[in-house]
Amino acid sequence: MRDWPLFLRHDAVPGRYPVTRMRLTDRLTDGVRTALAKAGLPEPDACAWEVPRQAEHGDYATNAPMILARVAKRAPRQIADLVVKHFPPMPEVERIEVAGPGFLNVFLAPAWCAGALTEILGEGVTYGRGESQAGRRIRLEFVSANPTGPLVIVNGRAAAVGDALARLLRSQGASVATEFYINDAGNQFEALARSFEARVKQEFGVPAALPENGYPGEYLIDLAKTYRAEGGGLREGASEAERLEHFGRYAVRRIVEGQRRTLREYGVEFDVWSSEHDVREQHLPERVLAELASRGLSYEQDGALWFRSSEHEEVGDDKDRVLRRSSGGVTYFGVDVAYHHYVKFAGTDRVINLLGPDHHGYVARMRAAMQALGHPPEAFEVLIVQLVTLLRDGQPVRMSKRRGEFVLMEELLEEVGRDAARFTFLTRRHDSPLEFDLAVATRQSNENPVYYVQYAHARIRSIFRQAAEQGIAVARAADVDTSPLVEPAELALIKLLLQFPEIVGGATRALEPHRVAYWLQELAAAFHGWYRNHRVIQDDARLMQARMALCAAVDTVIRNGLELLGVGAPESM
RNA sequence: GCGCCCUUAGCUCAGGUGGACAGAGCGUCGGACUACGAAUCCGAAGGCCAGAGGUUCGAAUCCUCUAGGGCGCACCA
Repeated sequence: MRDWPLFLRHDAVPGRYPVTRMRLTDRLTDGVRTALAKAGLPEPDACAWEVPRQAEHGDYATNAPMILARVAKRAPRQIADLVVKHFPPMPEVERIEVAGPGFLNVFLAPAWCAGALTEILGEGVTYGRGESQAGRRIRLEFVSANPTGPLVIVNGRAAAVGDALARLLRSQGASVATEFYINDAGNQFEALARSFEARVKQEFGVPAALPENGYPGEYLIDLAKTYRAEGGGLREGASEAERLEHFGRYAVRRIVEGQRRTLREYGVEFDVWSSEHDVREQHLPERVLAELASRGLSYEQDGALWFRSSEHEEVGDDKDRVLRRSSGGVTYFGVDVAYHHYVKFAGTDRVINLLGPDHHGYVARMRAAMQALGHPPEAFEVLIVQLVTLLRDGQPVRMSKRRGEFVLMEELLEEVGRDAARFTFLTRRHDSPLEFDLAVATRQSNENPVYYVQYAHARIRSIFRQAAEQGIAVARAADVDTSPLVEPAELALIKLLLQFPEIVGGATRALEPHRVAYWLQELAAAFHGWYRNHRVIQDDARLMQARMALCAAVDTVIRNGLELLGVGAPESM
């Protein structure tokens, strides 16, 4: 088990990207600030911009005057009028209007929008990156499935969400270490060891029954065959403890190897594979128990050691929790506290754990422990990834490893495909339960939203292939005259492209990758609609080059967006 | 019993820290290719945002209660 590093140097993980471009909304906020200052009004600490649903309300709108009304003791519309009056001229803005109860509606200048294409193309793969997380070191744990069987469909959801979060955070400058924690100790480990030993005996023709709480899945039968084929024996002379250790370690190693392989096929690689067994071996639990005791955060009762969890009512735990059992063993909780305190928080600004809904009762005591040990409350975050209800032709498929009936991630990959599976998981909020009908997803795979987005990319690549076949030279981005782009549909498309950094930034801030997935569908729709009515390759060379630049920019954003989700962008489909 | 999450179109789901007439995909119905990919596009139907109160200039969004659903409440992990 020594092949998994417990510690990882954060500087080994790439993640910082230089970004010089200033966000459009930051520029607009500056304008509002300047105007307010000139009018002698107080400035807001922030200014929320939204993209109005209706075109008449402009390209961006803010309710800042209404927010300021109370502090400034002026009517919202009066404030808004003053902002409009003093708003400094800037190339981005064509005009700014007051509307409704005191909204400020900003209309972007078409010529500036068209010109921004050059900038987007110049940024290329870095377009969408930001600096909001620059310099932050983040430890992100997800999946962490028990090493008692192959990965199932919920693990696929957690993997998709966790991997996308890592990509998002890195895109905003964070240094992220992704981690898979292996629960290779305790009762479940013992149950696995006993189950596997029974299967090995059966393989050798020795009658043996599975233990009460054993794992009946067929994978252990297969594993027993492999074990024997590799020359493994029954170990009859060894003590029970030695046998359990031997069979348990073997099973865990092979099962984790399988999980790792599946995740790799899914496109998810972890920076750290850590092991509960290792944490125990390094005596970290004893250390943290001593530290808690010396700070008066624990007490002995009924032969066990308890953490004063209930003294942290603000985090919502209602009772104290056992750290060390009266039988002497440290609980999973005790080990986890030690691991978080000494390892996860070492040189880390922020620890994020993705857990299943069955662990949500666990969150409060961990939060209390982290707080007690002096970690800032906001530095420890837990996201609950809700369950996947799996259907096959409308019939629920029960998922229980113990009963041996479940749908494997490998099957999901084979039936639905990597891109479609990941995208589907990412079109739901992670904290909302998801219904996934395998039969439907497979049968209607051509109508899956992921293909809609990928198709836009493939179409654009096709246009450029066509152009190449016709011997048309594509101008360099910096040399393209974008002024011929005046059609409403193409300006709308460009304005959408300008939103991309905001969307990525917002998705990162909220830890909600699904926002990117939804937005990409919107962008693809705008492109398909425009494409239908506007010819790219044509005799008017100036217009053609401008439109090719537009296509290239759309393509750049789609590829960057899919990349953030870990979804591929095929040249042709 | 206590606590947490959820309830939006026929179905599956979006709706930044409350904002200006509620959105998408699928499904249904009706249209569109002798030019760059029809895995596409255009249009229609479909909603008392579970229900009732409250806060607010303004509520799907915040608060309270009710009904329905999920999960958690171990010296398991």
